[in-house]
Amino acid sequence: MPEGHSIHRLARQFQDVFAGQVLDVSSPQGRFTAGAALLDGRKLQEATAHGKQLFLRFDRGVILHVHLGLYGAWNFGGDESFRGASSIGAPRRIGERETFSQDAEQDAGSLTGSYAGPPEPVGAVRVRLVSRNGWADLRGATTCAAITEAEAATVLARLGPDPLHNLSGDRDEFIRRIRRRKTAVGLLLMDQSVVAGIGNIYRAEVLFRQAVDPWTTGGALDDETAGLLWDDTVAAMNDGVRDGRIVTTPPAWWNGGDAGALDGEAHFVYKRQGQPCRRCGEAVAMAEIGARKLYWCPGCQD
DNA sequence: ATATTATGCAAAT
DNA sequence: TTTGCCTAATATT
Repeated sequence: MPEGHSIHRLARQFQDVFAGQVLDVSSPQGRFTAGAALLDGRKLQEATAHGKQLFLRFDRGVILHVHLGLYGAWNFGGDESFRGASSIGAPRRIGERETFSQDAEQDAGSLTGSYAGPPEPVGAVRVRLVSRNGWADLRGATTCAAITEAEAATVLARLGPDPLHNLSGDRDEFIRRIRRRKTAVGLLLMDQSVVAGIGNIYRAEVLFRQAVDPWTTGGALDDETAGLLWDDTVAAMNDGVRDGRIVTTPPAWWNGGDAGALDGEAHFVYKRQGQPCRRCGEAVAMAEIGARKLYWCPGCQD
C-alpha cells in the first residue's frame, strides 16, 4: 500500500541489486507465466519509477510494468552484497514491505557470504526474479505486465508530473493542471493525471501543512498557493524516500523528539478524525470522497 | 482466534 | 458503479 516514495525506493533497490545482470524470471503462482517467459534470461538494464508505477527495462526492449495497488508487495532476499544495497535490509518500517521478509532475514542471517538460492515460494508469488546474488518476489499487485517501450510511453503520457523527479517545468505544469479544474483540490491531489505519486496520506498531510481547505476547487487556487502545494509535496515525499516511511510532523511534535519512538505522532490529520488538531485543538474531520477517506482540520484549513 | 481495514488501480459490469 | 487483487496490519471477539 505504497505511495510514490516507496516505489522510488524500490526502483533504487532494483537498480542497485539487479541492474546489469541476467535474471531468471518465473511465475510460481502461474498467473504471469507467459510474461515471465518473455523476460526470462534477459539482462535488466534499468529500473525507474514515475509516481506509483515501476518499470524494469530488460534488454531487447521488454519492460516489466508493475503497480502494487492497495496491497501489493515486493520481498527480497540474498547474500551480503545484495543485502547491503540501498535501502534493502533497512529496519522494517510501518507501511513498507519492500524489505526482507522474516524468513529471508533468517535465511540471510545464517549465510556466510554465500547465497544458497531462493526459498520455496510461499503464497501467491506472481513474479520471482532471481540473480546469482539474490531474489525478489512480487505478490498481490494490481498491474503486472510485460510491455513494450511504446506501451510504457502510453502509461507515462497519462500521468502528471512526479514531485520526486521535480524536473524543470514540472512545478508550472502542476499549477496549470490544478488551476484548469473545477474539482476539489482534495480530489485533484489524488488524481494521478494531475500529479503522480501522491496517495491518501500525503494528500491529507500536505493540504494541512499548507493550510489549504481540501474542498477548495483547483480553479479557485492562486498560482502562489498551488506552487507552495507543489513545493511542500516535493519536500515531504523526499523525506519519505529518505526515511522509508511517511512522517509529516516535525520533531518538535514528537514526544521525546525521537523519530524511532514516535507512535501516532507521525501525522497531523491522517486517521485522526475526532481527535484534537495538533495546531488549533479543533476536532479533525473526516469525509468519504471518491471512495477514500479524506481527513482535514476545519479550524486550520479554511 | 477471527474480522475488518486499507498508503489504489484496472478490468468488468 | 462494482469487483478483483488475495497481503498484512489493526481491530474486535
